[in-house]
Amino acid sequence: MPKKTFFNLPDGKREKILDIAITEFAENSYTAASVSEIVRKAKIAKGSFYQYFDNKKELYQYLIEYGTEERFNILKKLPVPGKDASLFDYLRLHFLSAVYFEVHKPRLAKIAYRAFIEEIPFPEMKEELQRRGTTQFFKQLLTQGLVHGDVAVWIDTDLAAYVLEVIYYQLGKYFINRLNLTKNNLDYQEINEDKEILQLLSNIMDIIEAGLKRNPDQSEKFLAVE
Amino acid sequence: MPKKTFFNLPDGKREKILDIAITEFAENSYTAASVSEIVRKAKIAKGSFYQYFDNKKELYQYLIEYGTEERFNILKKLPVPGKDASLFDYLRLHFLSAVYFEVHKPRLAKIAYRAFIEEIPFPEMKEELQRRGTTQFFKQLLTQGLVHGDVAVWIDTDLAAYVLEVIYYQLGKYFINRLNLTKNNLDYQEINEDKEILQLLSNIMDIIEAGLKRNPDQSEKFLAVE
Amino acid sequence: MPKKTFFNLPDGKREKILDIAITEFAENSYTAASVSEIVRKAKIAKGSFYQYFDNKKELYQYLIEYGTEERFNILKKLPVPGKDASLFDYLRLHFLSAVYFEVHKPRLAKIAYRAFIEEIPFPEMKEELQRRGTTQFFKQLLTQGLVHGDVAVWIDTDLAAYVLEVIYYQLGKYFINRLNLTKNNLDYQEINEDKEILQLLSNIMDIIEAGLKRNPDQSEKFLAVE
Amino acid sequence: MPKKTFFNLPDGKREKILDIAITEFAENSYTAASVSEIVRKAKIAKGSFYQYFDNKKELYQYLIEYGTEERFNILKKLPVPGKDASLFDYLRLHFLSAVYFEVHKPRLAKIAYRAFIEEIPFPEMKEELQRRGTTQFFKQLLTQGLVHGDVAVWIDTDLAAYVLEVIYYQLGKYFINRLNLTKNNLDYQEINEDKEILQLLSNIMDIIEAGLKRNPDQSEKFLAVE
DNA sequence: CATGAATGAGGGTTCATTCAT
DNA sequence: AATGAATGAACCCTCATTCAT
Repeated sequence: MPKKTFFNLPDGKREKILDIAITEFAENSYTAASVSEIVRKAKIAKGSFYQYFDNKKELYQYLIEYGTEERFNILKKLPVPGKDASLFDYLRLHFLSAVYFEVHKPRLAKIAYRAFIEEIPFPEMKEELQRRGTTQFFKQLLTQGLVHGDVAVWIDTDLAAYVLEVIYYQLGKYFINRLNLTKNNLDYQEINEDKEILQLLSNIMDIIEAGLKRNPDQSEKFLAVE
Repeated sequence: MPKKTFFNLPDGKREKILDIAITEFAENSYTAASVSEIVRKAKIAKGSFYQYFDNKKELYQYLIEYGTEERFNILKKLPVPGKDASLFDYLRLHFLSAVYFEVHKPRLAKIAYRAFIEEIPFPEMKEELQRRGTTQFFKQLLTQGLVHGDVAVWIDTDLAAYVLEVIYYQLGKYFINRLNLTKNNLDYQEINEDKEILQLLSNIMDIIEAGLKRNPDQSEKFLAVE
Repeated sequence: MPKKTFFNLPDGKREKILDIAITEFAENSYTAASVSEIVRKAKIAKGSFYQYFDNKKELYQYLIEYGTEERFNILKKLPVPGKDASLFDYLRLHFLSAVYFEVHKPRLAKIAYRAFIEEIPFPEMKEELQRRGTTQFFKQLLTQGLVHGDVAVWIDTDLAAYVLEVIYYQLGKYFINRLNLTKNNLDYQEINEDKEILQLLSNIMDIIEAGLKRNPDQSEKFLAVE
Repeated sequence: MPKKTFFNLPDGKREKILDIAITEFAENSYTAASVSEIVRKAKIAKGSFYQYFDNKKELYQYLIEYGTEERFNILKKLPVPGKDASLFDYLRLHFLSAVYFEVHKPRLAKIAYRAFIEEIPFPEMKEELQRRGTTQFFKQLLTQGLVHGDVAVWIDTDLAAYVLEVIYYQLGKYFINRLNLTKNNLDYQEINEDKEILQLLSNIMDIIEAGLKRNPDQSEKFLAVE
């Protein structure tokens, strides 16, 4: 965590530093990201940087944390599924939030993604990320889906959760490229009007649903194999 | 391509350098990977390195190429699907080969993956990789599947191909962790005896097949939406 | 221009670095001049050098600029020609200042001369130097001389200006060798007492004046040729 | 001097190496010129180079010598002044040969010029060059001119010789730039037809002649000063 | 609390020369 | 006589971090 000094900074200055740091770590791997470059762009003294953060690593960890919060903030802004929503409705929600996160906070998404695919030289952090991160979430979702009968019994929930997580992390990039999304043309208010996104999302959701859902024919087939 | 000098080297020495370089680029991003570190570990003079390679980038490009070949070599060793094999049989083959590649050449897999997720500072290379790489392959596979009636017409093949590619690149790591795979316990000869792998692979393949397959109920549902 | 850092340095230190840098660039071509050597002699850290200058080129450009200023400072110290001075009086003044510059700032003179004879790997700088430098000056001087009737009409002013500039740059070295000049025996106060210099200077000036001056016999000869 | 091995080389090969070496030393200062680059371009083995030359310095010294010979060869091809030619006719000849040398052997001229303005890290060589070089020649020419009454007695022949040498070395470059000379448009056969060159040369020669010549008015003026 | 100069190890790369084959 | 791999010092430059002011 940054030192008190950082949070005591005037809002504008603090946000400027943060913004520049985010850009730096989004555009470069941890090793290649440069503290010197950050202070240069932020026009603060080298010494000041080390008044705010113990070292490069601490800044990085803070960015990860900050990104996680922002990701959650975006999730909260999206419409929650109704009472009798299925696992797939929740999945859809999270995938949609992943797209929104990627569009509205592309640099934070990039940093988080880098961390996810283990681009960091800190093994301890890696573990921490997996414990607290999305990995657990998808597993729980599938387990509940299995209990409620939404998911076929023969599904290996651990494997399936992994695959969902992988998709979750990469979907945003694809949507942006495919649909040319920008902050300007994707507002939280207009979610239900953006047919293109919803249709593309439906397409992948239908595949996933069809893949995971309890299905008489398939379970039979599975039993036959066994 | 490395210079003649490199290929004229005694096998042992050349392989040692290659091995050390692969480790370096597997464990570090392109920027963080260090030529100095490589020559230090290989116990060769700095100057010698530059007798073998024009520069760091050339070594890197060679590693990518080398990895691509090795990946293909592994694919060739696996049993080819029969005559009337479906798209899913081919998918299964490629996923299986991805697992084998990850087990037998984990560092090359890592390097290739880094390149795939745009961790390289060479935009030209990025494009080249996508033209020749797996992206095209998956798209073609799905298109053919669609023509042959294996894939539901409502599937967005571009999106689906992307998802399959993402899974393809990440599946190996999961299998290794889950099943504790090592070179020693995964030989090309014993493929059909390794029930654990085949079962886990079947599980994910069944999900994918169920998700993509032409299916009367689903297509009806789809039409209803439309 | 050097960074603020450099000018904030204690006078002694800054001058020491400058002095060492001047020596290095005077004794070596731009390529051969070594930043490493400079920091070694100045006993500063490599990193410190780059706190003062963006790079080797910037230091070099600064030295050129610094030399130009010093050259001008010396010119200002010399007695200006009287009201009805001719072009030759101005030429004499500049030649004299060239000698003084060479004696008092021989290393800066060397650097400037190197730049003049295109020993620099920066084509842009070359042009800049020619625009602002002495080339223009000599051309203007001759043109004015021609207008005022001091210079024979048949003279090719462009060619003559070039020759004068060439002499201007090389005269100092000759005077030093010939008369054993040093800083100690050549002071700005004693100009009119230093007969040796004035006599030698008169000698070359007389040659030039006789060569360029409007002269009835010669112009006739010239017309005859035509 | 190069070793025997160099002269035993087949003509074509030897000339190729020589040509490439000349280019390298013409385009770079001694320090910046690269043996590696030469062998690379000449497509000979590094080791071979050191079979021909002891080291970089030896090659360089050979190029200087070779250039001096070529300079002389060109001089020999030009029409010699008649029996009762004056000092100025010889001067004109040498200036003309300087232009021809610069046009026909621009790279050798560049190398020689670099040596003249002491761009070399070998003080011994510097002296050698001045003893054998043009410096002595111009002094002798002027002394003879003085004896024959072509040169005014009050001229400082040492100084004047220096100035003439300086002009001699720089004139070629100017002519090339001014008249856009190339090997193709300047042949030894057509000397008397190239009006442009002859006219420009006459212009500078007239200046010099007027400057140096015995002249009643000027010598009076000189005596007055004295 | 802010500053920014100082540091020296490390980065990638090129060099002239040697020497075993 | 020809080769070309090996060498290690030198090049310019950037780095994260410290610390006196």
